[in-house]
Amino acid sequence: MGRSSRAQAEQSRMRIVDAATALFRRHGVDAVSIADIMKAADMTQGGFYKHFTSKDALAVEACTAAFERSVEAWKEAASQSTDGGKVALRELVAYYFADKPPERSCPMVAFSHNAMNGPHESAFQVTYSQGVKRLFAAFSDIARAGGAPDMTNEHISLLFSAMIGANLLASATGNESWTQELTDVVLQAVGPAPRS
Amino acid sequence: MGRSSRAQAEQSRMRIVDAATALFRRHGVDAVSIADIMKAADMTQGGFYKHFTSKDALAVEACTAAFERSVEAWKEAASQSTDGGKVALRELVAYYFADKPPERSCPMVAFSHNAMNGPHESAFQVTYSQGVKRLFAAFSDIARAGGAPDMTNEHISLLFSAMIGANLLASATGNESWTQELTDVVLQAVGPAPRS
DNA sequence: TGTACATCAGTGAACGCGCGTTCACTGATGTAC
DNA sequence: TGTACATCAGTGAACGCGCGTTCACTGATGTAC
Repeated sequence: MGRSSRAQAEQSRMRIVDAATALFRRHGVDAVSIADIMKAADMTQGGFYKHFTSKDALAVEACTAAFERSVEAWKEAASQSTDGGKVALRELVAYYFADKPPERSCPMVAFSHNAMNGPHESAFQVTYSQGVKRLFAAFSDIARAGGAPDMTNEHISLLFSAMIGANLLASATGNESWTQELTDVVLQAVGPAPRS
Repeated sequence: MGRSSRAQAEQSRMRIVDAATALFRRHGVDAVSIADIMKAADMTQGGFYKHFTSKDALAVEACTAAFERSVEAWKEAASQSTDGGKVALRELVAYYFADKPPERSCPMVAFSHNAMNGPHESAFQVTYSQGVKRLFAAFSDIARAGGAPDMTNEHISLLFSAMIGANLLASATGNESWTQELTDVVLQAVGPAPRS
């Protein structure tokens, strides 16, 4: 096999980013090798460096992609409710806690380890921070849409933190049954269950 | 140097666990090598396997130790307040968010990565889960001491999740200034600032 | 209590493996004329 | 449009490094008599 066309190369690059994003969210960045990623993208590992200067550079792009998709998924989930505000927020929180394939797991949790440990203010950490900011903004927007008066900044921040904390603990303990209480409480805090 | 006495060996073992606990909390389990740990414990790396069957076995013990110390530190922090209940809880949350040396960082956050990724229901994950349970129990006990009537189970769970979520995000973003809002809100939710 | 021997904590070097990265090579694609 | 050449996406093997683990060895400690 010889040189690929520009269009094919661009597609290859996208396949690599997609595969990496899914694998990183599933297993964590460190547990996934370049060979794993390239295999998932239907290529051999040597070709990797034709597209990225290092694994770290790919991690930055994959992190960006994961957060982008999460923002979109959140907006999509919230739009399930025709009413705005608190009802839409409940829809979002329910989606957040719903069983999803592991390659869709929360990027704030999945990438936290690498953001926390790597060097301070590294490109990766900056990217991660931007992602968190964007998700928080989406959360706030959804909560305030429709003008729910009891949705103060403080209440929104508290719910956001609680949602992520509950998810972290549930995931890390392997979804032990008692952690369901933590996630249920966040759901209840955001409003009563909608009648079917 | 030849064989050490039983007492010396026991001390060596403790030094290894202590060093590992501190280093793991600071940098994460994966970023710390056996050689690093043994150097910190004033020994050479070969001696490690006279005390532990594997790095993983040590990780389990270090995880246990980290949670034990956290539970004690929480009780200690809460006892700063002579009043019980909500005031003591505020003291605890303030301690939790206070700047602490990285080797004292929250074990729920520091070990979450290894609990989440390793094999399901591994010894490590089970240990981690027990630790989280114990810290949650300590949190609940402190919150309910003195019989604060507005401290429902739901409220306690929500505050607990929020505390950990806010800490995770603040730590992972490198304590970016805007994350202070998240931690501040949790503090405020647990009661007004005590007058000096 | 003293002596002879077995034990085993700790040493320092080596092994083996996986992973990130590099490299020589291939041949279709892109470009210059 | 056709031709000659340069480019470079992708291959597959190899390199180099760090890390978990093993191993032969040492000599003080523990034990049996």
